[in-house]
Amino acid sequence: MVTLSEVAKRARVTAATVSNVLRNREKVRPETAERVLRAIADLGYRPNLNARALAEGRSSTLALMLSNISNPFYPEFVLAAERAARKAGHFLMVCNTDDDAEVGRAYLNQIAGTFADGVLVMNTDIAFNEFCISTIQSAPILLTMWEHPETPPPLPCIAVDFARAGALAATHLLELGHRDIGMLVGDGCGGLQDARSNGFRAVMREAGIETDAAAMLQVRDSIDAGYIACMQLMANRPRLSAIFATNDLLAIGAAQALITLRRAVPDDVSVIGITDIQLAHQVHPALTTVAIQTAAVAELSVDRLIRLIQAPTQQPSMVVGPAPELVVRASTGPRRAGSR
Amino acid sequence: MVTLSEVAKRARVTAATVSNVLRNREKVRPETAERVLRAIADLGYRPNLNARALAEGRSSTLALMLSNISNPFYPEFVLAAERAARKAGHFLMVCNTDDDAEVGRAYLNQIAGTFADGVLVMNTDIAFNEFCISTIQSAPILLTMWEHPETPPPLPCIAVDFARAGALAATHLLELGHRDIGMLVGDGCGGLQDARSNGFRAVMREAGIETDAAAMLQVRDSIDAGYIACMQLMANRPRLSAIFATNDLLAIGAAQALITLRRAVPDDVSVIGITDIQLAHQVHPALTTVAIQTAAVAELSVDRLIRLIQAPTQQPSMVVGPAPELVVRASTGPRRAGSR
DNA sequence: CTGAAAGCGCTAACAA
DNA sequence: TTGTTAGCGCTTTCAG
Repeated sequence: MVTLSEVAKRARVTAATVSNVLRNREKVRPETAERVLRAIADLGYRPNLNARALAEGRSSTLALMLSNISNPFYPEFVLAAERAARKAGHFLMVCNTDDDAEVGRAYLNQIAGTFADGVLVMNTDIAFNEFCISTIQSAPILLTMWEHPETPPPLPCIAVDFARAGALAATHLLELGHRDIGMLVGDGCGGLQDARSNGFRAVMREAGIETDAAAMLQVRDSIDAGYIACMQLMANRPRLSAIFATNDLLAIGAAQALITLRRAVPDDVSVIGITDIQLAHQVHPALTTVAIQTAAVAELSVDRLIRLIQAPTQQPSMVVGPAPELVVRASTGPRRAGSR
Repeated sequence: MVTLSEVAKRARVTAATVSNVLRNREKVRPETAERVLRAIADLGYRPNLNARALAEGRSSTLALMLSNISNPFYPEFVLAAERAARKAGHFLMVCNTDDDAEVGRAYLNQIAGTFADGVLVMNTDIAFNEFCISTIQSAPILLTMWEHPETPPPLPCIAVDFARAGALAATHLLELGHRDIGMLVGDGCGGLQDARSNGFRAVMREAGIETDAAAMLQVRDSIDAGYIACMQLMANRPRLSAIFATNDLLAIGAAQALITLRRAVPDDVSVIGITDIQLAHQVHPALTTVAIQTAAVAELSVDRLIRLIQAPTQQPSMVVGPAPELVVRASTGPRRAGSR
C-alpha cells in the first residue's frame, strides 16, 4: 500500500504538504502542488480512509439499519438514501438486522460513533428505541419512517403521516360508492400498521360505516400473505366491493387472489394500497395506492442526519415528512350497480 | 467517547492489558480480567473500529458493488451475502453504482484496501474489469455472477452456468411440445444476457428449431419492459405458444401482458424465466423458472473473498457455482392441441 | 502476567 | 509556503 509519506518523499516535500494538496489547495505553491500530484499519480496513491477517519475524528459514513432488505420497499429507500449520502460526500452502510433485535443491537454497538458518524434507523419498535437512547451517546441516531406523528418518540425522527394515507384511501373508496370494504392490516417489524388502519377507519366511521372484525385481517407483510388473507376475506364476506390494504404488497397479493377467484379488478372489487412501491405501477391492473414519497423521505432523512452530525443535539425533535398523496391507477373503480 | 486508556486507568492496568482482555483472554489473570470487564461495563466502552482497523491493517469489512439495488434480484443476493459476512465476522458495505461506471470507479478507488478488505463486484462489463485490474492491487476483487464460465475473466471470479439455465428452459418447453417460441432477452448492466439466450437456442437448434429474429426481442431488465415487449411479440407472432425470457422480471411482465391480451397462461401460452427471484413464486400464476441459487452463490462468493483476503493470489481463478435447476410452477403447460 | 514503547497513515496546529 | 511535531485509539512486540 502506498502511503502519504512515500508520496511526500518522491515529491521531495513532507507529509503535511501532501495532505494540504489533497484538501485546501490554497496554501501550496502551484509548482509544488503539481510535483505532488504527479507523485500521487505515479505511485497510484489512494488515501487510507481509516487513518483519515481516525485523525479527523469522523468517518464520513452513515449507517442505515433496516429489518430485511428483501421487502421491496427498502431497496427504494436505500437507493435514494445512498444517492443523497453520496452527493453529500458520505458513504452509506446498509445494515440488515434480519428481523432480529439482537443483531440490531450488535450493529448499533459496533458501528455508531466508530464506523459511522450517524445512524438512520427505520421501522423500529419501542424496545429498540429505549436501547438506542440508553446505549449510544457517541453518534446521532435518527429514526425514520416513524408512523406516529402525534406521539413523537424520544429521539430525533422523521415522521410520515400514515394516518392521513389511510384517510385518503378511505375517502377515495367512499367517493367511488363503496361501503362494504375489507381490510388487510400489515404487521411489519415495527409492529402493526395501525396508524394507517386507524386513519382509514376514522374516515369510514365519520361516514357512518363501522368496519367489523370479520372484515379485517392482520397479516404478515408480503404478497403471499395478502393473497391468502384475501382468499379468506372473500370467503367470510363474499359481498365486499373493495379491499383496503395497509401496504402495497398486501394489495398486490389481494388483487391476484381476486383474479384467481374470477372477481374482476376493479369491476367487481376495487383494491387500494399504501406506499406506492415500484411494483405498484408494474403489476396489472396497475395498483391504486397512496404514495408516501419514499425517495423524498430518504433524502430528507439523510440531510437531517448530516445536520445532526454537524450540530449534535439531544433534543428529540420530530420533522414530519412530505404528505401522502393519492395515486389513482387501474385497481379501483366505482361500485357496480349490481353489487350490494 | 470512552477510550481504551480510560478503561485501563479505571481498571488500574495499561492499555495493553485491556486489549488483551478484549482478544486472547488467555494471557490475563482472571481477577485482572474481571476488573477490566467491569470497567468496560461501567464506562460503556466500545472499541473504535477505525483505530482498530488502522492498527490491525484490516477493517473486517467487505464491499459489494452492484448496479442498482432496486432490481429485486439484488436484495436477495445482498441479504444472503450480508448474513454470510456477518457469520464470518465481517461487515458488508453495499455500494450502488447507480448504473454509472464513473460512480463504480470512484467507489472502488476509495474503498478497496482502505475501508474494505475485499470487494465483490457483480455484473460487470469488460471495461470495468480492466479498470479493476489496472487500478487496484491493494485488496482482492472477486467478480461474481459471471455469466461466461467458458471464458474466465482476468480476475478471480464466481461463475454461474447461465447457458445451462437457458438450455434447461429450452428442454422443458420442448418436452411440453412447444415449437413456436418467443424470446425476450434482457439487457442488464453487464451487457446483453446472451449466455442464457445462446444456451436456449443451442438446444432448440438441436431439435431442429431456429428462432428467427422477429420472435426475439431485446429489452431492458424490468417488468414494464417485459410487458411491453410481450405485447409487441404477440402482435408480430400471434401463434406463439410459449415465451422464454432470460430473467424473471421479463417473464412476469410477459405473463401479465398475456393475461391482458386474454391469452390464458399456461393454457394458451406458456411462460418461463430464469433466476427464481422471490417474486416468481408470489405472482399468479406462479412462474416456472430456472433457479440459479442466488443465496448459495452469495455465500460462496463471500467465503471465497474472505479466503482471498487471507491468502492473496494474483491468479484469476474461476469457481463455477451451483448448477441451475428447473423449477416447474404454474406458468408452463403442454402445448394445446388447438394451437399450431 | 503486566507494562512500556513503537507505530498503523493521516491531520492539524504551530514554527520556521 | 513548507516543515516539525503531536496526536487520533488501538495493537503488538518485547522487557520486566
